[in-house]
Amino acid sequence: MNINEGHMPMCECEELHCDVIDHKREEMPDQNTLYDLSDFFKVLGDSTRVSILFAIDGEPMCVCDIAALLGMTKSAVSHQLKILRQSDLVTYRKVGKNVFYTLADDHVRDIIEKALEHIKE
Amino acid sequence: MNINEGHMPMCECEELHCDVIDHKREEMPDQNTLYDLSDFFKVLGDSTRVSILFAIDGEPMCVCDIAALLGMTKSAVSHQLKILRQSDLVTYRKVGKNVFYTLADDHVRDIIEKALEHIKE
DNA sequence: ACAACGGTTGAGCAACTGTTCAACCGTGCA
DNA sequence: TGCACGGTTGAACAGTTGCTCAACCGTTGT
Repeated sequence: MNINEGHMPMCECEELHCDVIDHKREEMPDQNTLYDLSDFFKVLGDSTRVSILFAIDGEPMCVCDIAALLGMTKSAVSHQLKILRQSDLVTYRKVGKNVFYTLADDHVRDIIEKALEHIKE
Repeated sequence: MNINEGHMPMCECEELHCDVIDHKREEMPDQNTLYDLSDFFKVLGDSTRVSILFAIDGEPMCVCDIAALLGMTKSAVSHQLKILRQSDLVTYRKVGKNVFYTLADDHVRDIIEKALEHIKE
């Protein structure tokens, strides 16, 4: 994926609406923003990770309990929690041998809520 | 991924907080909803598709112009447009030899806007 | 009718993703 | 101190994904 700078069409078409293309190009977010945005959605684009986010919403949960709730191994859950951590979607608190995870902020909850409304048409 | 019905922990842990798990299980959306939700985010989790959505926001664009704008082939763009069509995120209008695509509804714009706010911290 | 063009589609391939498995680390308890 | 447990990690493997390429369809203009 590469936003085409200048006026050179990579497309083999003959009659391009160059004015439209130029106008759109100015309004498009820069490429890094587009990558960050899609990376953010990519993290939410897995049912395991979405399930984890619902699970740890409100009351924090330890890895073991999340695994039991979702019917998965601790390892699989931990791998996904790592991705959620790296995306700053969750925070954790160590208590003895346990690690309790919870949502990092309300922003994510809002977005998921809006998406839920959408898929229910 | 399988939401574990009943009380049987798939996790090999000894001391589960069963009360917490049971409580969370009741509050979790059903599995189909979780799949639909993650499938929705999966569609947004690709920089090409997000770029297309920004491009066709407002003024509709034909496939050729989108391809030129993004510096991609018509084929690649068309493949992604198919996914966006199947997810009801875009609509199209045929005009002669051209097919003009635009956003299906404002819901998606809102979600992307909220996500943009989030990644900018 | 024919050729040219915009757009779609399916197969194929390389890159990526999520789970499993085994090994490992750190804390708490005997 | 040593062991058991909660949790993390890396390698490996299967499944998925996005692009390319070539073939195809429908519309337009000659």
